Amino acid sequence: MILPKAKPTIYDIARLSGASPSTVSAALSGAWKARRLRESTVKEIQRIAAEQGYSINMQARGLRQARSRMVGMIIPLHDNRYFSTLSQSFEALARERGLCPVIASTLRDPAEEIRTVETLISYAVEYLFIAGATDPDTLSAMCGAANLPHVFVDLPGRSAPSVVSDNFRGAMELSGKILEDMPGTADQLRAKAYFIGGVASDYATSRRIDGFRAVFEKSHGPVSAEQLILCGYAPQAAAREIAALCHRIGGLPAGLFVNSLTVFEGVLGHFVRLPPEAFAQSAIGCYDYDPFAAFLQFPVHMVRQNASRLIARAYELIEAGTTEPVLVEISPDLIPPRTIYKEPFGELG
Amino acid sequence: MILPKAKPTIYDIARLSGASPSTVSAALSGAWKARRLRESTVKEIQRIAAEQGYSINMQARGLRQARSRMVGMIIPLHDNRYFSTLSQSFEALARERGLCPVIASTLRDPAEEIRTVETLISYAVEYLFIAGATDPDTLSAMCGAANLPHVFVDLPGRSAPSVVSDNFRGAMELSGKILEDMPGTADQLRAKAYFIGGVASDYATSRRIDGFRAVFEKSHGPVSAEQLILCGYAPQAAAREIAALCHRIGGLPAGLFVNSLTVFEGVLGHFVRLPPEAFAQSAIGCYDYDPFAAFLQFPVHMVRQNASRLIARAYELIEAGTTEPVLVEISPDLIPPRTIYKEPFGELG
DNA sequence: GGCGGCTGCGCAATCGATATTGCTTATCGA
DNA sequence: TCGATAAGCAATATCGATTGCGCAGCCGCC
Repeated sequence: MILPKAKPTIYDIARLSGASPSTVSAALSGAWKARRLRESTVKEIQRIAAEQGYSINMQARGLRQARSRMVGMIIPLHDNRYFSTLSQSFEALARERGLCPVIASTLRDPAEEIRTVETLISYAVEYLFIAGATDPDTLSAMCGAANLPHVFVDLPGRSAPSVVSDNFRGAMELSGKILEDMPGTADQLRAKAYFIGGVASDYATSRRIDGFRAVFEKSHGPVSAEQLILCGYAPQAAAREIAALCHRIGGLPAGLFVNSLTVFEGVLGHFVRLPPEAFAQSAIGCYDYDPFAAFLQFPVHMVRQNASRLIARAYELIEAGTTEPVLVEISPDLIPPRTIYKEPFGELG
Repeated sequence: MILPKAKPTIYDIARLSGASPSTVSAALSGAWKARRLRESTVKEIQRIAAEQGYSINMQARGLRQARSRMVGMIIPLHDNRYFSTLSQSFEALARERGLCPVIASTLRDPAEEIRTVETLISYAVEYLFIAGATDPDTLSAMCGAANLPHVFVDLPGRSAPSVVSDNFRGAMELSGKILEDMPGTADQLRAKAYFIGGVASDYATSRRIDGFRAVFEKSHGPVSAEQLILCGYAPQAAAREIAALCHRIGGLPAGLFVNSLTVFEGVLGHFVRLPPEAFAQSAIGCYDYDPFAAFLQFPVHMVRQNASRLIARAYELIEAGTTEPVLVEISPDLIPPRTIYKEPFGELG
């Protein structure tokens, strides 16, 4: 590495091989059959290119062809089991298609989301997958103006196709399991099931509440507002709220529907202070899955969303050229307590 | 969206504003002061550009400037707490610098690693962060040939700067905690501490074994090969191995050093079949952190690697232009049992 | 009133690839 | 032997931005 000489271009290879740049381009891009180049010419050019360590400049190619061969996805955050599973599937399917995946997290910040979509448009990504955006329609409008095909994942948008988890069904199934396991108790207050976490305006939360309602109204009568503890997703808030609830009703509720893993973390923050026998009087379920959460001091029913199916359907919609706001729902899977290492993404390292 | 008219370019804006393309370029790129454009001209151009929904074509800019404003990182997989935390930090620091982060996972497949590095070189990323590569030196050579500054993270390379976790120190501290908690037992076989998971040729594993040795050789005499169960990272293998061990020595060992979360998952796969009282006779520690793993049926000491410090130091090295293979070690943090929601990345959603 | 300097902007080349068109030579059938 | 085809390649324009250079107008000053 004495000479930091610039990377060779097709012009360099052309000079070295005695061919013209257009011939070199065709030889190296695979278009040489269509251009009727002699195979020996092609082989020679490829030999020289390899020798010189040539690699194509995607910026130049992209500029000329008006396509970047990149696909973008935005997610709220990387550091989350569910979203990182989405990323993993998104990436695998992008690679299958010879596209370069670009995954950006926006920390649920609307301004960051807008900036990120602008950036991805500037880089001319060919499709955009939008997972869990705070403001789908603004983003959709931006994509529309830029003529960028896009699809919503996990949280639906109003003006483009969406593929979401079947939150209603998942919540019904989870609630059903909680109901089955709920101990009978003479205590009126503790006999009910509670839903904790999320925000009412959130699409997923409201669908899940519907599922929760559908099950418990049938068995226990009307679900009161008091049973829905919509304290957001932060562990800290959840810890406070569950502590307050336990104090109010004098112990753990007979049923508890936890709306996300981060909320569950908070709930555990309170549980850690309770004696093990406290849990015997409570049936607990969590929407979302974590192998460790599946093996706590007490049994927990969990729901695992089908990330690879979500992403696969999203690709299908995009590639079919769908632009109308259809809504595809994918059923999640119920995971029995104490189930571990059934990772959705095959072998882990 | 009746006319899918192409996105406007500076030429369109030039026509509409009556200015020349170069003036438009300067006005929109921020270079207008240096080019002594009148502020009123600039404002007018910006107004028209905004009105037309102009957004810059980064492929064209990148081609001309020979820089893409993208930074690349390769990681083994997204769907992993540690690596996704690295991603999150990597991305945040990229954004701070006005760069577009591109994170690719390679599933620990050497061929995929090479293909991915080639791709990133083709897209002209400005720096490359390489985390946990199977073959650092090959990748380093490719970057060298392409004149691409790069840095290794988590797993050191021989021919470029590296920032890694201080595995030796972390393992010593974790081993120290295990030692403190180890119950005395008359049973010779079960009195020892065991190390499970990883592969001997893996850098991190071998450093951690050194740390494990340093502690236990002082207290319990020579560590035998039988105490080091290097069964890779797959949960399945770990489950088999821990079961075999427990069978061989007639119960849980007095101390257990688990080398990664995935291995821990496997270990739990066996533990799930044991009665709760079995754990009283064993002190357990796990290298790596998961909030749920921190709250199991038994106390677990955990180690959390300092992802944001790792990434921050890596950026520093790259930006200082370091190319020599220096090795920077970052101390990880010991997390006491039953510690939850202290996420390294601030507020979670 | 000529000259230097500043202001404000346009011209044209350029980055590295691709796509279109066209120009030579064989090849071939009649 | 001649025109028609086709094979094999080169020339050149182009994608959308940046950038070095240059040019006109104006001001002030000796």
